Amino acid sequence: MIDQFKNAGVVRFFPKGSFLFRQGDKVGNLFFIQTGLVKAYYETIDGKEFIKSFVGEGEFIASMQAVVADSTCSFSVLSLEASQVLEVPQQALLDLVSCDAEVAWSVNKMLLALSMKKERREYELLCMSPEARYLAFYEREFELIERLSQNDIARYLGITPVALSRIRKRLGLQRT
Amino acid sequence: MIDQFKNAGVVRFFPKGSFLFRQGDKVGNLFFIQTGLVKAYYETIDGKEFIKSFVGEGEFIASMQAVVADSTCSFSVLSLEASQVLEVPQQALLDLVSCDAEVAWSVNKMLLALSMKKERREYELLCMSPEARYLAFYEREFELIERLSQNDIARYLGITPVALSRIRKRLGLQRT
DNA sequence: AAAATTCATTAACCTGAGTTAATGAAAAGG
DNA sequence: CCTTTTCATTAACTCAGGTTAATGAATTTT
Repeated sequence: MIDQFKNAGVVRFFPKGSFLFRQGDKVGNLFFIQTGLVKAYYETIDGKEFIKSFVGEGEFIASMQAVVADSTCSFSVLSLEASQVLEVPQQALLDLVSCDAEVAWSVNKMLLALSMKKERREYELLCMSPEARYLAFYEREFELIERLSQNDIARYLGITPVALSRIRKRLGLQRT
Repeated sequence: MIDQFKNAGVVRFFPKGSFLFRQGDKVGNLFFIQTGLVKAYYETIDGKEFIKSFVGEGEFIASMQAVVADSTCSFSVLSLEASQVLEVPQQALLDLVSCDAEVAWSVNKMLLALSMKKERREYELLCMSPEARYLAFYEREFELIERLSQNDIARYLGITPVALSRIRKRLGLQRT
Protein backbone atom coordinates (compact mmCIF):
# COMPACT_ATOMS: atom_id res chain seq x y z
CA MET A 1 0.00 0.00 0.00
CA ILE A 2 2.94 2.29 0.69
CA ASP A 3 3.86 1.94 -2.97
CA GLN A 4 0.69 3.64 -4.16
CA PHE A 5 1.36 6.51 -1.79
CA LYS A 6 4.98 6.73 -2.90
CA ASN A 7 3.87 7.09 -6.49
CA ALA A 8 1.25 9.68 -5.63
CA GLY A 9 3.39 11.74 -3.27
CA VAL A 10 6.52 13.86 -3.17
CA VAL A 11 9.45 13.50 -0.80
CA ARG A 12 10.19 16.76 0.96
CA PHE A 13 12.82 17.77 3.42
CA PHE A 14 11.96 19.93 6.44
CA PRO A 15 14.82 21.48 8.40
CA LYS A 16 14.51 21.56 12.17
CA GLY A 17 12.01 24.21 13.26
CA SER A 18 10.05 24.40 10.01
CA PHE A 19 6.33 23.91 9.63
CA LEU A 20 4.71 21.04 7.72
CA PHE A 21 1.53 23.09 8.08
CA ARG A 22 0.09 25.65 10.44
CA GLN A 23 -3.09 26.01 12.42
CA GLY A 24 -5.57 27.84 10.19
CA ASP A 25 -4.00 26.65 6.93
CA LYS A 26 -6.09 24.67 4.50
CA VAL A 27 -3.77 21.72 3.98
CA GLY A 28 -5.52 18.39 3.47
CA ASN A 29 -2.37 16.50 2.53
CA LEU A 30 -1.12 13.39 4.27
CA PHE A 31 2.42 13.38 5.65
CA PHE A 32 4.45 10.23 6.21
CA ILE A 33 7.46 10.87 8.40
CA GLN A 34 10.27 8.81 6.86
CA THR A 35 13.05 10.12 9.08
CA GLY A 36 13.06 12.73 11.84
CA LEU A 37 10.50 13.88 14.36
CA VAL A 38 7.66 16.41 14.38
CA LYS A 39 5.19 17.72 16.93
CA ALA A 40 1.50 18.50 16.39
CA TYR A 41 0.22 21.21 18.68
CA TYR A 42 -2.56 23.67 19.38
CA GLU A 43 -1.84 27.31 20.05
CA THR A 44 -4.47 29.16 22.06
CA ILE A 45 -5.47 32.81 21.71
CA ASP A 46 -3.44 33.78 24.76
CA GLY A 47 -0.34 32.22 23.23
CA LYS A 48 -0.23 28.96 25.15
CA GLU A 49 0.96 25.80 23.45
CA PHE A 50 -0.52 22.32 23.95
CA ILE A 51 1.06 19.36 22.20
CA LYS A 52 -1.33 16.81 20.71
CA SER A 53 1.26 14.27 19.73
CA PHE A 54 4.77 13.56 18.55
CA VAL A 55 5.15 11.79 15.23
CA GLY A 56 8.31 9.93 14.32
CA GLU A 57 9.79 7.57 11.74
CA GLY A 58 7.23 5.32 10.07
CA GLU A 59 4.25 7.27 11.39
CA PHE A 60 1.97 9.70 9.63
CA ILE A 61 0.12 12.91 10.36
CA ALA A 62 -2.70 14.85 8.74
CA SER A 63 -5.47 17.15 9.83
CA MET A 64 -8.58 15.02 9.56
CA GLN A 65 -10.71 18.13 9.60
CA ALA A 66 -8.84 19.42 6.57
CA VAL A 67 -8.80 16.12 4.66
CA VAL A 68 -12.36 15.02 5.27
CA ALA A 69 -14.35 18.17 5.92
CA ASP A 70 -12.18 20.21 3.55
CA SER A 71 -11.82 22.81 6.29
CA THR A 72 -8.81 24.43 7.95
CA CYS A 73 -6.27 22.70 10.20
CA SER A 74 -6.99 23.10 13.89
CA PHE A 75 -3.36 22.52 14.85
CA SER A 76 0.19 23.14 13.61
CA VAL A 77 2.87 20.60 12.80
CA LEU A 78 6.50 21.61 13.33
CA SER A 79 9.65 19.57 12.80
CA LEU A 80 11.67 19.04 15.97
CA GLU A 81 14.48 17.44 13.96
CA ALA A 82 15.46 17.70 10.33
CA SER A 83 12.90 15.39 8.71
CA GLN A 84 12.35 13.61 5.45
CA VAL A 85 8.66 13.46 4.69
CA LEU A 86 6.51 11.85 2.02
CA GLU A 87 3.71 14.29 1.26
CA VAL A 88 0.61 12.89 -0.46
CA PRO A 89 -1.72 15.57 -1.86
CA GLN A 90 -5.30 15.50 -0.59
CA GLN A 91 -6.83 14.85 -4.01
CA ALA A 92 -4.47 11.96 -4.73
CA LEU A 93 -5.32 10.53 -1.33
CA LEU A 94 -9.06 10.78 -1.88
CA ASP A 95 -8.74 9.34 -5.39
CA LEU A 96 -6.69 6.38 -4.16
CA VAL A 97 -9.12 5.63 -1.34
CA SER A 98 -12.15 5.63 -3.61
CA CYS A 99 -10.52 3.71 -6.48
CA ASP A 100 -8.12 1.29 -4.90
CA ALA A 101 -9.73 -1.19 -2.50
CA GLU A 102 -6.38 -2.18 -1.05
CA VAL A 103 -5.57 1.42 -0.17
CA ALA A 104 -9.06 1.93 1.25
CA TRP A 105 -8.54 -1.04 3.50
CA SER A 106 -5.14 0.23 4.61
CA VAL A 107 -6.54 3.65 5.36
CA ASN A 108 -9.25 1.93 7.36
CA LYS A 109 -6.68 0.17 9.47
CA MET A 110 -4.77 3.42 9.90
CA LEU A 111 -7.94 5.11 11.13
CA LEU A 112 -8.63 2.32 13.57
CA ALA A 113 -5.09 2.44 14.94
CA LEU A 114 -5.43 6.20 15.26
CA SER A 115 -8.72 5.85 17.10
CA MET A 116 -7.23 3.45 19.58
CA LYS A 117 -4.25 5.75 20.15
CA LYS A 118 -6.65 8.61 20.76
CA GLU A 119 -8.59 6.44 23.16
CA ARG A 120 -5.48 5.85 25.25
CA ARG A 121 -4.67 9.56 25.20
CA GLU A 122 -8.20 10.40 26.31
CA TYR A 123 -7.93 7.86 29.11
CA GLU A 124 -4.68 9.34 30.36
CA LEU A 125 -5.93 12.92 30.26
CA LEU A 126 -9.23 12.03 31.89
CA CYS A 127 -8.21 9.49 34.52
CA MET A 128 -4.57 10.08 35.39
CA SER A 129 -2.76 12.77 37.39
CA PRO A 130 0.06 14.73 35.71
CA GLU A 131 2.57 12.67 37.68
CA ALA A 132 1.00 9.38 36.61
CA ARG A 133 0.87 10.63 33.01
CA TYR A 134 4.56 11.45 33.11
CA LEU A 135 5.40 8.02 34.47
CA ALA A 136 3.28 6.30 31.83
CA PHE A 137 4.90 8.38 29.09
CA TYR A 138 8.32 7.67 30.53
CA GLU A 139 7.71 3.92 30.51
CA ARG A 140 6.15 3.80 27.07
CA GLU A 141 8.32 6.26 25.17
CA PHE A 142 11.68 5.98 26.83
CA GLU A 143 13.76 6.42 23.71
CA LEU A 144 11.56 9.29 22.48
CA ILE A 145 11.96 11.23 25.72
CA GLU A 146 15.68 11.59 25.14
CA ARG A 147 15.00 13.44 21.90
CA LEU A 148 12.55 15.89 23.49
CA SER A 149 13.01 19.04 25.55
CA GLN A 150 11.45 19.19 29.00
CA ASN A 151 9.33 22.05 27.65
CA ASP A 152 7.82 19.89 24.96
CA ILE A 153 7.26 16.95 27.31
CA ALA A 154 5.45 19.26 29.73
CA ARG A 155 3.29 20.72 26.98
CA TYR A 156 2.41 17.20 25.88
CA LEU A 157 1.38 16.25 29.40
CA GLY A 158 -0.77 19.37 29.70
CA ILE A 159 1.30 21.00 32.43
CA THR A 160 3.92 23.77 32.62
CA PRO A 161 7.67 23.11 32.45
CA VAL A 162 7.90 24.32 36.05
CA ALA A 163 5.43 21.66 37.20
CA LEU A 164 7.27 18.98 35.23
CA SER A 165 10.55 19.96 36.83
CA ARG A 166 8.95 19.59 40.26
CA ILE A 167 7.51 16.19 39.35
CA ARG A 168 10.90 14.99 38.13
CA LYS A 169 12.49 16.19 41.33
CA ARG A 170 9.83 14.41 43.41
CA LEU A 171 10.45 11.18 41.50
CA GLY A 172 14.23 11.48 41.69
CA LEU A 173 14.50 11.42 37.90
CA GLN A 174 16.49 14.57 37.47
CA ARG A 175 20.03 14.88 36.15
CA THR A 176 19.85 11.88 33.86
CA MET B 1 -27.27 1.05 5.88
CA ILE B 2 -29.35 0.95 9.03
CA ASP B 3 -31.51 -1.69 7.36
CA GLN B 4 -28.68 -4.20 7.16
CA PHE B 5 -27.95 -3.66 10.82
CA LYS B 6 -31.61 -4.00 11.72
CA ASN B 7 -31.75 -7.36 10.01
CA ALA B 8 -28.57 -8.56 11.65
CA GLY B 9 -29.34 -7.32 15.15
CA VAL B 10 -31.79 -7.75 18.01
CA VAL B 11 -33.74 -5.03 19.79
CA ARG B 12 -33.22 -5.19 23.54
CA PHE B 13 -34.61 -3.19 26.40
CA PHE B 14 -32.37 -2.04 29.24
CA PRO B 15 -34.04 -0.72 32.41
CA LYS B 16 -32.44 2.28 34.09
CA GLY B 17 -29.28 1.29 35.92
CA SER B 18 -28.54 -1.87 33.92
CA PHE B 19 -25.33 -2.64 32.06
CA LEU B 20 -25.02 -3.00 28.29
CA PHE B 21 -21.59 -4.41 29.05
CA ARG B 22 -18.99 -4.10 31.76
CA GLN B 23 -15.30 -3.30 31.85
CA GLY B 24 -13.42 -6.59 31.51
CA ASP B 25 -16.22 -8.33 29.58
CA LYS B 26 -15.50 -9.67 26.13
CA VAL B 27 -18.38 -8.08 24.25
CA GLY B 28 -17.60 -7.05 20.69
CA ASN B 29 -21.17 -6.20 19.77
CA LEU B 30 -22.32 -2.87 18.43
CA PHE B 31 -25.11 -1.04 20.25
CA PHE B 32 -27.39 1.50 18.61
CA ILE B 33 -29.28 3.53 21.16
CA GLN B 34 -32.79 3.92 19.71
CA THR B 35 -34.33 5.58 22.75
CA GLY B 36 -32.92 6.46 26.15
CA LEU B 37 -29.46 7.42 27.38
CA VAL B 38 -26.38 5.53 28.50
CA LYS B 39 -22.99 6.45 29.90
CA ALA B 40 -19.63 4.87 29.04
CA TYR B 41 -17.13 5.07 31.87
CA TYR B 42 -13.88 3.80 33.27
CA GLU B 43 -13.62 2.55 36.80
CA THR B 44 -10.14 2.71 38.36
CA ILE B 45 -8.63 0.27 40.85
CA ASP B 46 -9.29 2.63 43.73
CA GLY B 47 -12.97 2.82 42.80
CA LYS B 48 -13.04 6.17 41.04
CA GLU B 49 -15.31 6.69 38.07
CA PHE B 50 -14.45 8.69 34.93
CA ILE B 51 -17.07 9.11 32.24
CA LYS B 52 -15.86 8.78 28.65
CA SER B 53 -19.09 9.83 27.01
CA PHE B 54 -22.84 9.94 27.08
CA VAL B 55 -24.65 8.22 24.23
CA GLY B 56 -28.22 9.10 23.37
CA GLU B 57 -30.91 8.50 20.77
CA GLY B 58 -29.56 7.82 17.28
CA GLU B 59 -26.01 7.30 18.47
CA PHE B 60 -24.03 4.11 18.88
CA ILE B 61 -21.46 2.64 21.23
CA ALA B 62 -19.06 -0.27 21.14
CA SER B 63 -15.70 -1.15 22.58
CA MET B 64 -13.34 -0.83 19.64
CA GLN B 65 -10.76 -2.87 21.50
CA ALA B 66 -13.27 -5.69 21.82
CA VAL B 67 -14.60 -5.48 18.26
CA VAL B 68 -11.34 -5.10 16.41
CA ALA B 69 -8.66 -6.61 18.62
CA ASP B 70 -11.07 -9.23 19.95
CA SER B 71 -9.96 -8.31 23.47
CA THR B 72 -11.87 -7.22 26.58
CA CYS B 73 -13.78 -3.98 27.03
CA SER B 74 -11.77 -1.28 28.79
CA PHE B 75 -14.90 0.51 30.00
CA SER B 76 -18.46 -0.14 31.14
CA VAL B 77 -21.71 1.07 29.60
CA LEU B 78 -24.67 1.66 31.91
CA SER B 79 -28.15 2.92 31.07
CA LEU B 80 -29.04 6.20 32.76
CA GLU B 81 -32.60 5.96 31.47
CA ALA B 82 -34.69 3.03 30.38
CA SER B 83 -33.33 2.45 26.88
CA GLN B 84 -34.27 0.60 23.73
CA VAL B 85 -31.15 -0.65 22.01
CA LEU B 86 -30.39 -2.42 18.74
CA GLU B 87 -27.62 -4.88 19.44
CA VAL B 88 -25.62 -6.15 16.46
CA PRO B 89 -23.43 -9.18 17.22
CA GLN B 90 -19.71 -8.80 16.55
CA GLN B 91 -19.60 -11.54 13.91
CA ALA B 92 -22.55 -10.14 12.00
CA LEU B 93 -20.89 -6.74 12.09
CA LEU B 94 -17.57 -8.05 10.80
CA ASP B 95 -19.33 -10.09 8.11
CA LEU B 96 -21.36 -7.12 6.96
CA VAL B 97 -18.31 -4.87 6.81
CA SER B 98 -16.29 -7.31 4.74
CA CYS B 99 -19.12 -8.33 2.37
CA ASP B 100 -21.26 -5.26 1.93
CA ALA B 101 -19.41 -2.29 0.44
CA GLU B 102 -22.20 0.08 1.41
CA VAL B 103 -21.96 -0.96 5.05
CA ALA B 104 -18.16 -0.76 4.94
CA TRP B 105 -18.45 2.78 3.69
CA SER B 106 -20.95 3.69 6.39
CA VAL B 107 -18.76 2.20 9.08
CA ASN B 108 -15.91 4.21 7.66
CA LYS B 109 -17.91 7.40 8.02
CA MET B 110 -18.90 6.39 11.55
CA LEU B 111 -15.25 5.90 12.44
CA LEU B 112 -14.32 9.25 11.00
CA ALA B 113 -17.10 10.98 12.92
CA LEU B 114 -15.96 9.19 16.06
CA SER B 115 -12.38 10.26 15.50
CA MET B 116 -13.39 13.87 15.16
CA LYS B 117 -15.49 13.67 18.32
CA LYS B 118 -12.51 12.18 20.15
CA GLU B 119 -10.34 14.96 18.79
CA ARG B 120 -12.60 17.58 20.31
CA ARG B 121 -12.65 15.71 23.61
CA GLU B 122 -8.86 15.51 23.60
CA TYR B 123 -8.67 19.22 22.88
CA GLU B 124 -10.94 20.09 25.77
CA LEU B 125 -9.14 17.84 28.25
CA LEU B 126 -5.71 19.04 27.13
CA CYS B 127 -6.23 22.74 26.59
CA MET B 128 -9.18 23.85 28.71
CA SER B 129 -9.64 24.40 32.44
CA PRO B 130 -12.43 22.52 34.27
CA GLU B 131 -14.47 25.72 34.32
CA ALA B 132 -14.02 26.29 30.59
CA ARG B 133 -14.88 22.63 29.93
CA TYR B 134 -18.08 22.99 31.89
CA LEU B 135 -19.06 26.11 29.99
CA ALA B 136 -18.35 24.44 26.65
CA PHE B 137 -20.36 21.39 27.67
CA TYR B 138 -23.15 23.63 28.90
CA GLU B 139 -23.31 25.48 25.59
CA ARG B 140 -23.08 22.43 23.39
CA GLU B 141 -25.24 19.96 25.30
CA PHE B 142 -27.82 22.11 26.97
CA GLU B 143 -30.71 19.71 26.62
CA LEU B 144 -28.57 16.77 27.67
CA ILE B 145 -27.45 18.47 30.88
CA GLU B 146 -31.01 18.52 32.15
CA ARG B 147 -31.13 14.73 31.99
CA LEU B 148 -27.87 14.24 33.89
CA SER B 149 -26.99 14.35 37.57
CA GLN B 150 -24.34 16.81 38.75
CA ASN B 151 -22.32 13.76 39.77
CA ASP B 152 -22.25 12.40 36.24
CA ILE B 153 -21.49 15.79 34.72
CA ALA B 154 -18.55 16.21 37.10
CA ARG B 155 -17.22 12.75 36.32
CA TYR B 156 -17.48 13.54 32.61
CA LEU B 157 -15.50 16.76 33.08
CA GLY B 158 -12.81 14.92 35.03
CA ILE B 159 -13.49 16.70 38.33
CA THR B 160 -15.30 15.88 41.59
CA PRO B 161 -18.94 16.82 42.24
CA VAL B 162 -17.70 19.20 44.95
CA ALA B 163 -15.52 21.05 42.45
CA LEU B 164 -18.40 21.24 39.96
CA SER B 165 -20.68 22.69 42.62
CA ARG B 166 -18.11 25.38 43.33
CA ILE B 167 -17.75 26.17 39.63
CA ARG B 168 -21.51 26.47 39.24
CA LYS B 169 -21.64 28.78 42.23
CA ARG B 170 -18.84 30.89 40.79
CA LEU B 171 -20.68 31.18 37.49
CA GLY B 172 -24.03 31.90 39.12
CA LEU B 173 -25.61 28.89 37.42
CA GLN B 174 -27.00 27.23 40.52
CA ARG B 175 -30.64 26.64 41.39
CA THR B 176 -31.85 26.26 37.84
C1' DA C 1 35.31 35.18 21.37
C1' DA C 2 31.56 37.81 22.94
C1' DA C 3 26.75 38.58 23.11
C1' DA C 4 22.27 36.94 22.92
C1' DT C 5 18.98 33.45 23.29
C1' DT C 6 17.16 29.26 24.94
C1' DC C 7 16.63 25.89 28.53
C1' DA C 8 16.03 23.60 33.05
C1' DT C 9 15.77 24.49 37.68
C1' DT C 10 14.40 26.70 41.89
C1' DA C 11 11.95 29.89 45.09
C1' DA C 12 7.89 32.46 46.63
C1' DC C 13 3.36 33.21 46.38
C1' DC C 14 -1.45 32.30 44.82
C1' DT C 15 -5.31 29.71 43.41
C1' DG C 16 -8.29 26.06 42.38
C1' DA C 17 -9.31 21.27 42.92
C1' DG C 18 -9.25 17.07 46.16
C1' DT C 19 -10.75 15.24 50.60
C1' DT C 20 -13.60 14.67 54.43
C1' DA C 21 -17.49 15.64 56.77
C1' DA C 22 -21.87 17.85 57.81
C1' DT C 23 -26.38 19.43 56.27
C1' DG C 24 -30.79 19.49 54.17
C1' DA C 25 -33.70 18.14 50.31
C1' DA C 26 -35.48 14.88 47.34
C1' DA C 27 -36.36 10.22 45.91
C1' DA C 28 -36.96 5.39 46.72
C1' DG C 29 -38.28 1.47 49.51
C1' DG C 30 -40.69 -0.96 52.96
C1' DC D 1 -46.31 7.11 56.26
C1' DC D 2 -41.96 6.59 57.95
C1' DT D 3 -37.26 5.13 57.01
C1' DT D 4 -33.41 4.83 54.20
C1' DT D 5 -30.73 6.18 50.51
C1' DT D 6 -29.17 9.28 47.19
C1' DC D 7 -27.99 13.86 45.79
C1' DA D 8 -26.32 18.70 45.78
C1' DT D 9 -24.33 22.02 48.51
C1' DT D 10 -21.19 24.05 51.78
C1' DA D 11 -17.24 24.47 55.03
C1' DA D 12 -12.48 23.58 56.46
C1' DC D 13 -8.26 22.01 55.36
C1' DT D 14 -4.51 20.24 52.36
C1' DC D 15 -1.86 20.10 48.41
C1' DA D 16 -0.41 20.18 43.61
C1' DG D 17 0.00 23.00 39.81
C1' DG D 18 0.12 27.93 37.81
C1' DT D 19 2.58 32.32 37.73
C1' DT D 20 6.38 35.24 37.99
C1' DA D 21 10.95 35.95 38.48
C1' DA D 22 15.76 34.85 39.21
C1' DT D 23 19.75 31.95 38.21
C1' DG D 24 23.16 29.45 35.78
C1' DA D 25 24.23 26.37 31.97
C1' DA D 26 24.19 25.37 27.31
C1' DT D 27 23.42 26.76 22.53
C1' DT D 28 23.18 29.84 18.89
C1' DT D 29 24.22 34.08 16.60
C1' DT D 30 27.04 37.63 15.27
